[in-house]
Amino acid sequence: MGVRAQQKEKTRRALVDAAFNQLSAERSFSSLSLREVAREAGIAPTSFYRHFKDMDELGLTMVDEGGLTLRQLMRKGRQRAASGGSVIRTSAETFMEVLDSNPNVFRILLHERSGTTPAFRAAVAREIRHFIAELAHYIEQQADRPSDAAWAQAEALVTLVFHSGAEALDLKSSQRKPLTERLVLQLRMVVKGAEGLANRY
Amino acid sequence: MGVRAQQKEKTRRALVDAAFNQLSAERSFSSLSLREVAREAGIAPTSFYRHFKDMDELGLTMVDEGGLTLRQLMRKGRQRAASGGSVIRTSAETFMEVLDSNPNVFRILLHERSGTTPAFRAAVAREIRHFIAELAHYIEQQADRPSDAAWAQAEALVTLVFHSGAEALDLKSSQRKPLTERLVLQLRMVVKGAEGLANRY
DNA sequence: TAAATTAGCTTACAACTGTAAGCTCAAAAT
DNA sequence: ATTTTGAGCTTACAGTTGTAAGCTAATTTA
Repeated sequence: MGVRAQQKEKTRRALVDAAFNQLSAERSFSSLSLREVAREAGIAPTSFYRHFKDMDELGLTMVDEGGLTLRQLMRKGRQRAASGGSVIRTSAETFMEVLDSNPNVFRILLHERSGTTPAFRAAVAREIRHFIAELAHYIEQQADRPSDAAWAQAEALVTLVFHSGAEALDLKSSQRKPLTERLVLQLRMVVKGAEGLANRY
Repeated sequence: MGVRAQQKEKTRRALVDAAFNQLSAERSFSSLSLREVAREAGIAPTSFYRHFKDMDELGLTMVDEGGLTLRQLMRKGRQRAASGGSVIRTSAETFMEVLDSNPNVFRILLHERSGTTPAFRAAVAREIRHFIAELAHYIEQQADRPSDAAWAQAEALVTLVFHSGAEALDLKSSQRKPLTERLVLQLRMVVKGAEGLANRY
């Protein structure tokens, strides 16, 4: 890669990072202006267009990148569970740790899931579907369940995890223990109930 | 009430209604400007301040009003269930009907739940807590469950219902049947699982 | 070596925002 | 009958936004 392409890539990253860094509980992606992001990245507003067609394109890049990051981290967590310990508990705790270290990655997914841009909602939905698919696959194999039931179960589990994640974002990490316990209990309900329904019919 | 107070109330309603009407899948409350709302309500921008301190105050009014409306509709639905039929199925179907007739009432709750204004998030959380409390109370009585387990269960149920509601918003009402069926299945998992966990210990 | 490409810049503009100041005039209070 | 109140208006201003036009200078290509 030439000197020029290298510098361009560096600036592009600066833009993505600038946008991620400006996210917070009080600041969503859609509330960021092109000029703010450019300012934070240290370039002129109009130079932004050398990298992205518009803010939407930047945002979609972030959603994709965020979804990938999150899945990688969760996969690492599942490896930890494989080497001993409850899958449910380990997964719940892993997720909370991810929140702690990458809050803004989760924030953009959470917020844009119910955002106003159809393209964003679709992108987030796709990322979440990846989550569900991985989990549904695991359930199908592990519990030998028909695939539609496995999907419904996986979706319920992911929904509950995301919801607790959203609540956890508003708390200091020291306050998250009871929330995690309640989440574990809710996940157990779903798993136990899915077993019950599968065995009865 | 005097003529004057009557007219004022009328304009206030016009503002609230204007704001509700401007909501859509592509337009969240926080993306509305004061001037837009005033325009739609047929008053001058500066006259807005005769009724609300700022847009946040209008938004909080809408959240309160929306939460109330939603709970009233759901209560009506529960009465229908009392006179025969599965509670789970009837509740799920009622919720979908509410979505159909009052999409924007649900939209503001859904969107501001993960929005950027702390006051909004708190207000929505409070409304949802009302939902959960009503349901937890029902479960405690009906199934004689300890109150913390009943709460966790109720929260899980409400979480799943809201999530399906969010997905349903993006669909035409004719496309919502399978989604409702999946929701019913997920709710059954939770109920069944909660039973299982309660009986085992 | 000469020409072409391009990342980033400066300047500029029209559109929109929230809101301050102050007027009008009908209803309410005295 | 007179005064006070207040909902709604017009005008005005400063700030921010996205983005168009065109320049510069350094890398890349021919």
